[in-house]
Amino acid sequence: MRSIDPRRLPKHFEAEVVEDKWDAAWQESGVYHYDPERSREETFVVDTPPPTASGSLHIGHVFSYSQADVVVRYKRMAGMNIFYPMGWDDNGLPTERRVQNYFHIRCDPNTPYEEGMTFEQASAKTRKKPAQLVSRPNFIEACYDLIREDERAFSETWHRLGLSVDWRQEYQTIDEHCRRTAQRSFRDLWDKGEVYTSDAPTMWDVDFQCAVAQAEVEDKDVPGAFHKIEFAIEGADASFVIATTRPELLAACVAVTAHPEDERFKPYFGKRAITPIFRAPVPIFPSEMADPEKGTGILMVCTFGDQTDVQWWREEGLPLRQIVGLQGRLRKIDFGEAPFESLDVAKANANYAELEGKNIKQAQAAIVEMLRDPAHSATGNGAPLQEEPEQISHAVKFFEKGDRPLELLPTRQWFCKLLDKKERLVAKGGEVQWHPPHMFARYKDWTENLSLDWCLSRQRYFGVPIPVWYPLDSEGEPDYDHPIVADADVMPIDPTTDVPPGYDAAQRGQANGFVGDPDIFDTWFTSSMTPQISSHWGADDARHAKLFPADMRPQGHDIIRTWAFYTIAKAMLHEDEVPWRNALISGWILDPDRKKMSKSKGNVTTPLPLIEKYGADAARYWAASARLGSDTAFDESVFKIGKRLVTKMFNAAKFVLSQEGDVHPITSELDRAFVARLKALVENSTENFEAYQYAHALQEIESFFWTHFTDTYLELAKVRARGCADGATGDDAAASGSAIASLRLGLSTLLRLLAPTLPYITEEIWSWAFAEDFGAPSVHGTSWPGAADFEGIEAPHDEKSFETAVAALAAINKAKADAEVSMGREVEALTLATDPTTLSTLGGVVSDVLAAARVAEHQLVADDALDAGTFAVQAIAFAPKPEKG
RNA sequence: AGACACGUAGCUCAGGGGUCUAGAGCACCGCCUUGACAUGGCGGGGGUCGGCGGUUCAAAUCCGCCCGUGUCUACCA
Repeated sequence: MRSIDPRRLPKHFEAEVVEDKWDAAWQESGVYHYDPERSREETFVVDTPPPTASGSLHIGHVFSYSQADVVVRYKRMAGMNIFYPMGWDDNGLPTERRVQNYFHIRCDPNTPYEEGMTFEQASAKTRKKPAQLVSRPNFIEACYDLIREDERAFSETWHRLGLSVDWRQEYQTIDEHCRRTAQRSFRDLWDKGEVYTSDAPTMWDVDFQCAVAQAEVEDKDVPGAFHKIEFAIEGADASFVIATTRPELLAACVAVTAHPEDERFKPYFGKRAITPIFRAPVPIFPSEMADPEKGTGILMVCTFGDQTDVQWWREEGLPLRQIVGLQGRLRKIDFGEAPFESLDVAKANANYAELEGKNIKQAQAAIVEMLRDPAHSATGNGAPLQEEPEQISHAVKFFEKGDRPLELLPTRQWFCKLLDKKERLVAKGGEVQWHPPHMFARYKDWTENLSLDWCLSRQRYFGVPIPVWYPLDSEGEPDYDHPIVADADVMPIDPTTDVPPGYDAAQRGQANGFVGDPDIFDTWFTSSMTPQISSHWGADDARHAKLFPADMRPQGHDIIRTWAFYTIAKAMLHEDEVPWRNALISGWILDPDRKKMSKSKGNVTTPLPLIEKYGADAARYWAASARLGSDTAFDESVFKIGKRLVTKMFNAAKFVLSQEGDVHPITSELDRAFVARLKALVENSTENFEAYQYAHALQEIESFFWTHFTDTYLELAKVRARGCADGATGDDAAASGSAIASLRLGLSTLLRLLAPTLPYITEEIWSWAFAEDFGAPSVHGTSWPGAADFEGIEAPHDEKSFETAVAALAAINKAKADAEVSMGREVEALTLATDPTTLSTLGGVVSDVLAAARVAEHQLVADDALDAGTFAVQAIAFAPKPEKG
């Protein structure tokens, strides 16, 4: 048994020094390394969220990553072979935006590549000038440069926090391996017939010039107005008034519809309506989807105002009148040519000329003015605009990172089929164990309400290229119906530089040659493959079999509809599997006013200052105090409590491990009673950890540490433990040895129970003596406490011994507090009363109580009037206060 | 508009049919420098567990309705 000399330890626990020391030691010893030789059954695979490296690091990251690490560390101690990788999600729009701002550059695919081009952070001065245009490859190089720095910052924080990651498994979603995995995924989906290209109305962000998927769309309530506009009816002396929030789309009107049972409009079905201003004849048809209660009950169908317009356009075979361009401005059109019709072409063109080139907002203002002009009426009844527009607030779809509403524009995009398998997707999600279980409802709601296939292509630069070329016909036009999809064994490829089989480079862009698809994948297309990226799917079958599906996916609830959903979809599409067996959904950190932290609100808390102030263990303590799934208001005082716990452990350990004595079995009644409690705690904690209830486990362990260990057992056993050092012999030496052994068992057990949450302080203390005693150099590599630790220790004679000793000591302490003397004050004479049953229990532990309370003479009295288990100090006489010095 | 979660001390949170006469920490009050620890210890005050009803011998806990907060999904003429 190794004991320590407390004088050789620092007075206080120095977190920063210890954190550096142990982080380096852990990397050196490889205690976090995955062992590919061990079986699947013994292996626990974590599908770690790859943080968006270009995003700002905030306290929410520390929160959720620490929670995952606590579970991982438990599993490791429980004997599992941990596979715990770390990745960086660096491809995609967030990185592009950050690079654009940081260097003040813009990507221009038409600019030629410049070898060896370097960039510096833009100054305020250069920012005033227009952004520098750089070639696509130069832009991509700039992206790589910046993400390296961002990833280093994250990595340093992860090390500081003590995440037990196997850094040999690090990846970037833009690296060659991930590009290959994503492209292979595409190839597999192509072979299975699950992806297709189509030129169809798609949600389009006019600022980012990019297609957007349903998952990236956010509804925002914005002010708008109902405009009531009068239409004429061809060949009839009648008219009707439609209501629209988008009068600027009048030139794109292709039909008018109302409910089939609506008596007001029944006579008009089958006739044609004439639009004001442009005098375009459009069909009037009935539709169940029209709501007679809404607006005026009759509405114009445009290409395209919303998703319902798309549906009517498809079902009714309406013409496409595209007036909004990709930049969000009204295009040049000609009413003389199909599909634009007008009964008065000259007038229509003259009117449209006033709108052409305007953006949506400007066009709306302009057309409203035109609608006020009686000359533009389709009927001759006066101004087409009926009454003043009615101001309303309505939900409008925005790209989550966008500033202007999305437009539905026909563009060619790649899609993955999802709508035909919603039920299967829900069922697959149901096979995952969600923690907490109600998070499955989020997934289910989202999946059941899917209304669009997954749009995979993005008109961006920094991402995984879509591995596709198109043959060019004799006119030099791409044949989109016969794409050339790259073979899996040549991936990753870039179709803008690589050449498809059967062609040579000179044929690029030539008639009868080929052209590469310029687009990249939606970032989620790659990050939905994180389990397969780590398992080396398609590249190493044996490894894949051992690492897929993963056991645990930790993530936030905000990305259930994206990351969780797409990952489940991919695993199902590729191998009809779940991607992981357990999903641990962490909550959000809200600011103290319970508002979501966000950069724009300026209420983001950065983690490093907190870690420096309280220590990494305290930061982890804070994270581990919160249950899965529940949003938590940020409260710095929890860090303080964590730090206090760490300090207390340091001091308690110093005391326990500095007690010297021979090795003795645990025999004294109080010690046995304490061990019985400890054993129950271990069983309880194990159950909690197995159920991923780390917060509950921590709470019980911490509470035990204070109320059963340091505040009570340690105080009660202290004097007896020191017996050996004070020269005790015989039975006294044995009793002393029993106390020392029991204190050490208590400490070593509590250290192991707290090691997942507080890796630094526990490792530091473990290294003082237990590393040698247990033959385990790291507490994180030792085994989780269990029955073996308590073997051969007998149960206490009386199961109430422990609480009785504690209650007796507390009663004496209270008497001291009431008398306003110190707890250390000696008691010359004490009369202590309790009920007869408790009195007999007290017999087994009374010597420890009297020693702890420093009682010289005592008398014990049975009193039936007292409630069971309570003590009353009937008389107490204190020794004189010792002279100072 | 539907779904889910939450509502417990001034604050942050546990507890989720008898073990609760409702807990912890922070904050507050009083006292104590004792040989692990003043980055401490001992003691204390503080809550009709959102409201109303029901089930039960027994409800903070289960059920129903309502109110409030948050999130998700939907609505988008």
